[in-house]
Amino acid sequence: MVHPSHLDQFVSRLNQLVPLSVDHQAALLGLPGKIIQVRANGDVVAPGSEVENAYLVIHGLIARFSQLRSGERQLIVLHVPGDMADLHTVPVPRAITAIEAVTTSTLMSIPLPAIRSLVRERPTVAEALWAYAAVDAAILARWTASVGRQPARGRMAHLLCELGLRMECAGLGHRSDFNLEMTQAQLGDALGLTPVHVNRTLQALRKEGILTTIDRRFIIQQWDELAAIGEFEPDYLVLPADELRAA
Amino acid sequence: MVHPSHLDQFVSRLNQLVPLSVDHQAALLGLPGKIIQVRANGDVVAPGSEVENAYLVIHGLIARFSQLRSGERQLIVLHVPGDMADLHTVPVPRAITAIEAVTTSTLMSIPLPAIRSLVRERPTVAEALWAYAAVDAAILARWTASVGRQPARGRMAHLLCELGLRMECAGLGHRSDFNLEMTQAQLGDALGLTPVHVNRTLQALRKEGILTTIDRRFIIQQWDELAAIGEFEPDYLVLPADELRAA
DNA sequence: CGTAAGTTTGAAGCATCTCAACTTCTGTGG
DNA sequence: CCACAGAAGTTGAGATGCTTCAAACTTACG
Repeated sequence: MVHPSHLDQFVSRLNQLVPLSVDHQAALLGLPGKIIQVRANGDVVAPGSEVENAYLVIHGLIARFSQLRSGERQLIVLHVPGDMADLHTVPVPRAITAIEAVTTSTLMSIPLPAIRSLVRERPTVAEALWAYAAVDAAILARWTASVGRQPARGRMAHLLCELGLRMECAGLGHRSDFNLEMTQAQLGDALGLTPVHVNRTLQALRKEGILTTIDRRFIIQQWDELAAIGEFEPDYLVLPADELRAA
Repeated sequence: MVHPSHLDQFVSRLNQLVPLSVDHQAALLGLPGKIIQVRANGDVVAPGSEVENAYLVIHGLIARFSQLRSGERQLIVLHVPGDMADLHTVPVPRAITAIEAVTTSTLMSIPLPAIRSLVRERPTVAEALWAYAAVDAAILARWTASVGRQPARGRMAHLLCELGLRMECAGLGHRSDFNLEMTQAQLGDALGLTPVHVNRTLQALRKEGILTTIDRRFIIQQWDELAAIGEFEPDYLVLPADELRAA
């Protein structure tokens, strides 16, 4: 029975979505799991493999993606520390998309049978996990709108606002000052752009004084401006009011 | 207590995903609901409104979409008859995206409290509904990859393959011969393209003899070819093997 | 018979891609 | 301590896929 503080973080996020009794919370914290390390660009769940686990991100950055024949990839969801990945396989045991580590990451791998028996005994916990998965779907929905209808600049702005805020909520820096350990090529995979155009888009934002980067640390100098460019409206993240307010 | 045959269809879909006892099925079929009509382009759920219902499509076509400042819209999911829309609001009571009728549609509106009390009493039903929502999310994930990384031709091909197959499974024609009651502008909203380019893309497919349209009836003359162009691999729809095989 | 909604066509513009080179940085073996 | 290789970032020039704008055509409908 592993018990990292990131599981606490996940449980308190669930509790935000659906209030959970102390007993339910304890049951979640008692979930068994193995700590695993995955190197940058390594598979967490290989494409087409059987799914046996959900994954709690403890450190690093992992992504679900789908790959096309041309070899191009599209990131579907990015998971930051404190996030649980592949929860949707609890009710549907099929690996629909692969999961890869974006950076070298530490994960807690939680066997699905343990989660299944938990949700069968505790309907409220099931509801909370379903709610969590629904927010993931809402993030994906917004991402789709971004990729489909916003130009490169807006897409980049939206992604940075969303990740900044999510990292802040995860206790990893501030929404306008955070480390995003992704190469420009990986950003391109997330945004549906070529690395070259990612580069030029970032340069334009830097030139306008909207943000600065030092290595992979993003410092957003004009958050409101960036949010306006990206048409970022964080409702879809279903965050508690106090976390949104904090400038 | 309304009891249209489309509710049967929905319940048997749930039963495919998670086997349900006769008693559970009866409870689902006993869900209360009101039949409503929505005209083409009318709101089912207005942007930002309170959510009170899930919606079973009985006739027509409805879509979740998100709208950007420019007025452009991106369709997120299309729902064909037999589909249940907005199930994700069962655990998360927030209207994250609006829902509109693409064509004049008949829906059964099911109050969320009825669904909630059902899932609280019957964990297996909850699991089935969660599984259903997870498949919706998988469809969205594939859609995102399409919009992000495929050119217009591939996007169009993928959409037509997916909708053809889904309509066939819903008993509405054949995967290579179905009515898709959408204007080219609406197709553009789904694909992230302008109406003009939708037109030219369809023309190209027609010229190559891959498909024909008569009004809004799509006749796919070369299904395999179209699937190859769209890189369509229907695993993500989680359909039973026999429905996939049927040519 | 006139209007509106949808489809089709043409021509010009631009956002993004492609390809290829060059730079910078980092880690590694000689 | 230097030389080198590999990975990431940057730059330039040309190609292209999609958009924009504007107009014609078609069909359905009051």
